[in-house]
Amino acid sequence: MPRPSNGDLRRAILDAARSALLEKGYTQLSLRPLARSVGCTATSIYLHFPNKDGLIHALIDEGMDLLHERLEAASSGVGDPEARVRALTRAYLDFGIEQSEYYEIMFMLHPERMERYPAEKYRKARRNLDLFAEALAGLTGRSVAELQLPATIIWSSLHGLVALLIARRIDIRLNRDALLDEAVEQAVRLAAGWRKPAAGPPPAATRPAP
Amino acid sequence: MPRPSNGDLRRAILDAARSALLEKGYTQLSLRPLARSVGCTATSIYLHFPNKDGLIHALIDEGMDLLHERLEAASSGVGDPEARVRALTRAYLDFGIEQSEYYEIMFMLHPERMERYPAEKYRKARRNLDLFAEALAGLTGRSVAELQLPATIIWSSLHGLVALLIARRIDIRLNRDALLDEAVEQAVRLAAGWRKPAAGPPPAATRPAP
Amino acid sequence: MPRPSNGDLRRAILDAARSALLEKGYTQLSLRPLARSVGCTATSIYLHFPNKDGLIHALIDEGMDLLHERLEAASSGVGDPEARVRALTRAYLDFGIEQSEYYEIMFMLHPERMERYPAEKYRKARRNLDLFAEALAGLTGRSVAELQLPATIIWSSLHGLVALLIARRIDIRLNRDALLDEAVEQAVRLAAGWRKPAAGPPPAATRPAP
Amino acid sequence: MPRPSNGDLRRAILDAARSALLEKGYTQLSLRPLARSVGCTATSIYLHFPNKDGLIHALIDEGMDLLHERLEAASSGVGDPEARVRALTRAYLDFGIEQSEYYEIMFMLHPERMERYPAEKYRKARRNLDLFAEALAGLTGRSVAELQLPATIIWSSLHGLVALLIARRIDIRLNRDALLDEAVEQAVRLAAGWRKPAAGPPPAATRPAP
DNA sequence: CATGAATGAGCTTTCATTCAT
DNA sequence: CATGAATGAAAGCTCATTCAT
Repeated sequence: MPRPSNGDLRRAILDAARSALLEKGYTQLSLRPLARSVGCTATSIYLHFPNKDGLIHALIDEGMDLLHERLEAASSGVGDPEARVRALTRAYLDFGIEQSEYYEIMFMLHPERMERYPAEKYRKARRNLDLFAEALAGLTGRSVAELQLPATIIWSSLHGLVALLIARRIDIRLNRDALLDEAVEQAVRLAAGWRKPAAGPPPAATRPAP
Repeated sequence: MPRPSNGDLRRAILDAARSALLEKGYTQLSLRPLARSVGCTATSIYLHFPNKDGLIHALIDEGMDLLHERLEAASSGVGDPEARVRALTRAYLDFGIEQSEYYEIMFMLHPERMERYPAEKYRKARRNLDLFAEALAGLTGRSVAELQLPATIIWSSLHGLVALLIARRIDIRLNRDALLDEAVEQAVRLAAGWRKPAAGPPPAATRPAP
Repeated sequence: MPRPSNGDLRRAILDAARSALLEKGYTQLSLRPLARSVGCTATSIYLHFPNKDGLIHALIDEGMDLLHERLEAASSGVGDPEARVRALTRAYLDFGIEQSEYYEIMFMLHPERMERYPAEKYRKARRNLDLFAEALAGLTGRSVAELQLPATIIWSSLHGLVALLIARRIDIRLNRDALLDEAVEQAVRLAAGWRKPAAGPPPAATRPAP
Repeated sequence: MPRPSNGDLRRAILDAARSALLEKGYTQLSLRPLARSVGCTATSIYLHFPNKDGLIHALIDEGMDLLHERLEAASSGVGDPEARVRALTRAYLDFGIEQSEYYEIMFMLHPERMERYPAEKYRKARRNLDLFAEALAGLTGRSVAELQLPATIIWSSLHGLVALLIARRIDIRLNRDALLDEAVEQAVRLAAGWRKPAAGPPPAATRPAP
């Protein structure tokens, strides 16, 4: 995969780094092989990024933006509240599987292992959580503020599936599509469980069944 | 932290490695600082483990056994099926949080990045999944065989929460205890959703509600 | 011995390695002391050679070329067949003694102990053997093809002397010049022994005297 | 090859070291693998030898004795002077090929690379050279004293062949037996060349042919 | 915008050797 | 006679990074 001669070297480096990251992981990604794979010298990388971490940060940024786009695109036109939640969860899982290179550096890296990481960047992740909270609000009739915890619960259940798939910890004999379908439906059921009670038993979220 | 002069060096190495792994990760864990922290030389590590990977494998083994003990201890005496599932999920989350050093090595390391990993060792992880499937069987009246997928769904939702907590990706303003309580209850609700229908609507596992 | 600041570092490394090899041998030659002796860091060596073996290979190459030059220079202008053989043998011995650093790397290192050795390089050694075979052809009236074995015999007898001298196994009370003179003359006599018989006894090469 | 339980550990170590030396060479021979191959611990080696070099020295001693036995056995009963020289050379080559493990440490190791080597031990090698000189004396009618140089010439030509064979520098397409036969006959011819002239042309050793 | 040369710190691993038992 | 535990030194090699050009 030779570097596009007239093209954007920064872009090429980012792309190569992204796929190398998936194979090697953050700490095993090294700049010289990376540079070789993209057809430039290691030194050139420093012309486009302050250092190795800066390169990763740029990728995380990109990934966060990409995920946001995907989630918005998937849910924007959907009117029905439940369908909206379903669309969001499905889009999240799809992103995690298709863009696992991004996903891993975005959500599976320890912040304390990346020195000099600007914590500010993680706030971009909040935007994505908010999309879930807003969809939940539409479905449950509750405020976004009081749905932070439920949204986190749903997000983490989706994250768990993606993370185990990426780490290859899921029994390969399970049908992956069935697994994803089921995960989506259960997430939707979970979401519906937080509906504001018109009349009837309070949802588990507020009070466990006696 | 001077080496316990009379003690078991192997034990001390394992303990030091476990906590070092949590803050450094696998590839950044290096043997010389590790040895220094435990009060021996790097060479001594090779008297007790064949190499760096062997050290990690020993930790994974220990962790798997420890988790199994915890899960069994938590659920063994519990008769009520729902309470049993609740106890299991709670024990799993507790393990992940209290023993996050073990947890990360066990479930958050990429197998392909650890060369020479004996695939056989991953089978120990299966035992733990089986505990969930068995508890589900008690609750739902289904066979363990047909509950592999639901058990995986529940496991992955628990894993997601633990993983995000360990990676410090959860908003710290959320009440952690409430989060865990909620996660447990939702897992139990999920589990109950797979109950074999006596008469009535088919469970979500086989066909989503229309 | 500070590094020649303006000069060719690669050249300096090769030179230092060549003499270090003579006193240390291949396996005891280590890169850090080598680098220190040449005034650079060990890492710098890897800028000029792929690895330790690559460095040695470069030396072997050089040595083979140098020997070839010497042999050709010594024999090129010599018309008389016997004088030609004499010049070749003398030049070979001289090379072995004067360039014993090269000689040892070229002929006294076990190939199986140098991993990753490109077998192709050994073909350069053949060129030198061919020079002997050709000179023998001129002297004996035989074809180069049927002189491979005699050429090898002569070569190995010269090699034996050089090797023992380098390894300091020859009694130091022997007059070295007399030894060399004698070796040359005996080699020439050997060579003459393979002369094609015009009429008379068959040469020893084809059938030992009864 | 497990260690003979009741047997001589020292003997087992020597045997294992001898064959390991051929594969690995002196500097790459390491004591722990050696100990493992013989079924004892590395520490045990130090009970029988002062250190690694001491082990090698013992082997060299053994080898020198063995070669001496072989040469004496081969030549002792032979009356005819020429046949005696032939038997000696043949025995030398055979030893070098069959006992190449011994041969290499005896003659192909640099003394200065083996620290603490007692130079005194090399004198054993002289005994073997003397056997050649004595046989030459029988053949040529000269004194042993004036045959030191010719004996060295013959020895070195034999050594050259053995050394190149051990180092695998000889073209494998050459017939090895023919090569050895030829080497023996040429050595005999060389030897005969030093015959004291009854009447006739002076031998090459004292004056080259005009 | 890009490079080649260079560096110092660091890595995992192996070595010969010692010592208390 | 033999061991297991331990060590300090050193090995080859790779790393992210810098600097003059």
